[in-house]
Amino acid sequence: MKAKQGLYMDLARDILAREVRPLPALTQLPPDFYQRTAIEVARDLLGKYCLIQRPGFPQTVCRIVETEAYMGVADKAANTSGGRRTPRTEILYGPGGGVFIYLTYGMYHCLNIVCNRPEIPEAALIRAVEPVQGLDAMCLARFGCTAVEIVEKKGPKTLLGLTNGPGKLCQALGLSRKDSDINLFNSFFHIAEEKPASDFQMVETTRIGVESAGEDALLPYRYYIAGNPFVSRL
DNA sequence: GGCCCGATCGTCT
DNA sequence: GACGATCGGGCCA
Repeated sequence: MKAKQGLYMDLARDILAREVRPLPALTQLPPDFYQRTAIEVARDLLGKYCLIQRPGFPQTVCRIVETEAYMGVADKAANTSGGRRTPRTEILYGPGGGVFIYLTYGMYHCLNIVCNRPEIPEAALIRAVEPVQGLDAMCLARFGCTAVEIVEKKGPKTLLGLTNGPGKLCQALGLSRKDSDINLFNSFFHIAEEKPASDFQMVETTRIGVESAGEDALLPYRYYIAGNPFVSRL
């Protein structure tokens, strides 16, 4: 028990220390990165960086550590299953690089990147990220206090809960369905890669929370960085 | 206009 | 591990 608390404290210290480390050199991903199947995009988004630059606010940066693929019309777990098409899901039918954010369970939001070509409504769900820069801004949005304060009040493990789930990361990044319909090339939200890319092992497994999709719940469309502490579930 | 349900999370046991 | 919160959207009448 005590050893575990120590591990969490070490992790918390590492997360806090990121603030003072320089950012790696980042290059924005081009549109054609997203003009591929959601499976390819979801896998390749692991290790990439989300950058949020709202006018008048400091930049927030985090690294993607867990994703899922939603394969459009044929996928019973997808919002567009069976070709469903409504004003809400219209952006999914647009070109790759769009941003689709929807309200789930009446309380939380899920961030999706539109994939593939127009009329093929595939998407990559971003399920977990790790904070890289702007930690206090994220903590303020999610917990209402600074990182140091939340560690003091609730313990170091709470800091892992900052962005280790789809609803949590939207809250930390201040994203909601009001931001749906933007795209990655003309808005405050970008995704970039680090060169040279960092090395990691990928785990491929079944998606979360899609039991009602029957057989499609068994598809191996969830991907995460092995051993990363911000992955939502093992 | 009404009804049902969810790509989740936090709290409690 | 179990459960309740909470509400917009999709679908049917």
